Amino acid sequence: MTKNSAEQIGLNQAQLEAVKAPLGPVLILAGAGSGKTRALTMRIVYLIKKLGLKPHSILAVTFTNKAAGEMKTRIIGLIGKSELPTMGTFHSIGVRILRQECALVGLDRDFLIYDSDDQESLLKDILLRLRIDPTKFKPSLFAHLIDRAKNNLEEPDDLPTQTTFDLNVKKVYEMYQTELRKNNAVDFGDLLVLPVRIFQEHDDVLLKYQNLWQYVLVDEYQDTNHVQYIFTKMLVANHQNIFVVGDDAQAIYGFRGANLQNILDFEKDYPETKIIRLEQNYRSTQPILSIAQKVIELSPRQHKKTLWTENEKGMIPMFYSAPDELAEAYFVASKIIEIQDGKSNELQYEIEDTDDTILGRIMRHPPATPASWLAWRAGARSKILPKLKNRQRLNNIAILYRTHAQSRVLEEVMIEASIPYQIVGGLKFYERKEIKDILSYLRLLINPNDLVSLKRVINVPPRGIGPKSFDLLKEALIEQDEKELAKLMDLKPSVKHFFETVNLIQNLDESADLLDILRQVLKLTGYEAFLRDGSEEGETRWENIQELFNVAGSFRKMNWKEGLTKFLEEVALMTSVDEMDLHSPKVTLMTLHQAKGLEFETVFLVGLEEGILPHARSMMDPKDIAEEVRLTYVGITRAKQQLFLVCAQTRKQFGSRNISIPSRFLKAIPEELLQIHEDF
DNA sequence: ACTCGGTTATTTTTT
DNA sequence: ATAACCGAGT
Ligand SMILES: Nc1ncnc2c1ncn2[C@@H]1O[C@H](COP(=O)(O)OP(=O)(O)OP(=O)(O)O)[C@@H](O)[C@H]1O
Repeated sequence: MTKNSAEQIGLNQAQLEAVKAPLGPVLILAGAGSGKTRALTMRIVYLIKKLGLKPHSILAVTFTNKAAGEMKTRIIGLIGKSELPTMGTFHSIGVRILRQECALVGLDRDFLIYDSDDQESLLKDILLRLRIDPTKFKPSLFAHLIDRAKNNLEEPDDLPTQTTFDLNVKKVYEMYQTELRKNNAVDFGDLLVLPVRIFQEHDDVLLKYQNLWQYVLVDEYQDTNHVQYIFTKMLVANHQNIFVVGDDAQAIYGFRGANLQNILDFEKDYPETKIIRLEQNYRSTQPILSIAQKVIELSPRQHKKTLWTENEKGMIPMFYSAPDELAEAYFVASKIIEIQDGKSNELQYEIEDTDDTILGRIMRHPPATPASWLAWRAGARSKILPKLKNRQRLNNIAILYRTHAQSRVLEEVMIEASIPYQIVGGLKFYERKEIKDILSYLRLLINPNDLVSLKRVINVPPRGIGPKSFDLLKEALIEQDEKELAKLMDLKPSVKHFFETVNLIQNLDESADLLDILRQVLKLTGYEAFLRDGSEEGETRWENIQELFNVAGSFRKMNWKEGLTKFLEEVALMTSVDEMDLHSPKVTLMTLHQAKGLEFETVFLVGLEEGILPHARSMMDPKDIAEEVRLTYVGITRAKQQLFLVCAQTRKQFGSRNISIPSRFLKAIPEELLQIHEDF
């Protein structure tokens, strides 16, 4: 096969060694852009074509669903097979197992998946019931602690009981689990924990999956957490056919329990391991790699890795220190325009003396104080930023930042400069209010007693059912008190009507498809009329709902109940990167975390300031700082050809302007590796 | 139960 | 600066 498929997609000697390794444990530990993912993909092809493994006996775990999708496409291109290996994120594989084995953990087959909003809504209720003040101890804090426990495979009983707070956390965790089960729902953590529990308690089930998946591959192994580690370990315990790739310098998910030790101790877990190191980088130019190297040296205890490239020459990465965050955004926009349209006339913001517009007059008389001068300059400049003309291949450009909040100014300036863009994450499509409302209605069709969904929409549109009535209703439902329920419905006919509507849609004919159901929900619940009140905002929201029809369309063929479960599942597991549009010509704005595994011709890394990168909340612990260093390393190594590092000297935060100090990470870069862009 | 005005927290990073 | 939240008045 190497003569055919491996040469269609080139592999170097070291990669080939990994691809053609005998069965048994293999670890590729190598730096950014060295072709780890490519090697993993080709390994799958080799297993199928050369070793004759059945595709379905292979399990490949990727970091996002999108990555799985791309890998599938590539494999189809090479082996042209209709049958493919099982591929997906740990979470999506978890659901698959759980749908199959749900009875073993007391779940119905059509269990719902709660997202963080649902989680917090449930937790808030529990906190109120325990008389814990949710303003002092936020639900999100408990969500985080419970999530952390799950990632470490800890049950409530495994948690500490030292302080009152410890005891509270334990109690909340216990009640939370009870409530989830009562609602026939699971959270993200459960998707990982429950399969492991099933494996631990049912040898026969474990054996079934061990036999099903004869070969297991994991990409981005450095960011696996404890449950994921145990899950993988149990699966391959018999055959030890495990192939993992990763880079300890790119471990950036410590905050959600990822444990770097998993990859570092791999050889201890599997003594027979064949370790492969890849040293040639195929992505970036040498000037970019040199900078990346200098930065990663700030993180102690990284594996030393050689990384070289044949692309000796290339643009020297550019550094610009902007007076403020607006100027930072203008710099990015003007560079994008320069890349796309070529260098335009210099000094565009020189206004002629004869210009007697208001702007012209202001421009000739800058304010006296430095602070307002900055504002003046930024304001003036905004009026003269040229508009982008050539939109081709804009998807080769990315703007990367530490926090979503930074995207705001950048977005405004992109709009001003007519630069098409997409923001990944932030406000995810499926997190928009109107979308979540409709999804809640849809979830009620599967489980009309799902209290979290019920609470969300029972009064949207307004039906005169406030918190008081809802509490009564909730009690009646929990206690299954038919009498109380009937009484309530008599008192509030709108409650009765609500459930009748849900029931009516639920009992729609088998022949109805998901789109019919969606239409009926919008009509019969009055949501459509409520939304389309003639306001412009209402229409925008309505358009979003139309978009929901598009997604739901792909589940039209099945009977609607099955399609609905699948649809809700896909939506719940969708990551923000999955929503990204890779092909249309738009500049991509996203966080450094989301950029993992991706690559772009041109990368702008913005906000290189103390407090942002490294983030203020990561500055206490050296371990956290090291993770920030790796985050920076990930950002830099996304760039193939051009890299811009940008910081601002002042930045508006919470409405007031603060002085920003250039990031300590910049100091690690020798001046000769950068070209400094002087201010205009 | 709703609506308005004042108060408050918000900015890590994600499945 | 802005959105989410809370309490008082309707
Ligand atoms: N042998 C090769 N010859 C030419 N190009 C290659 C080779 N191997 C990989 N590449 C290219 O190099 C780039 C990086 O590859 P890949 O994404 O597999 O690296 P990676 O090690 O997984 O990177 P990261 O650690 O950043 O996720 C891709 O554009 C890929 O197509």
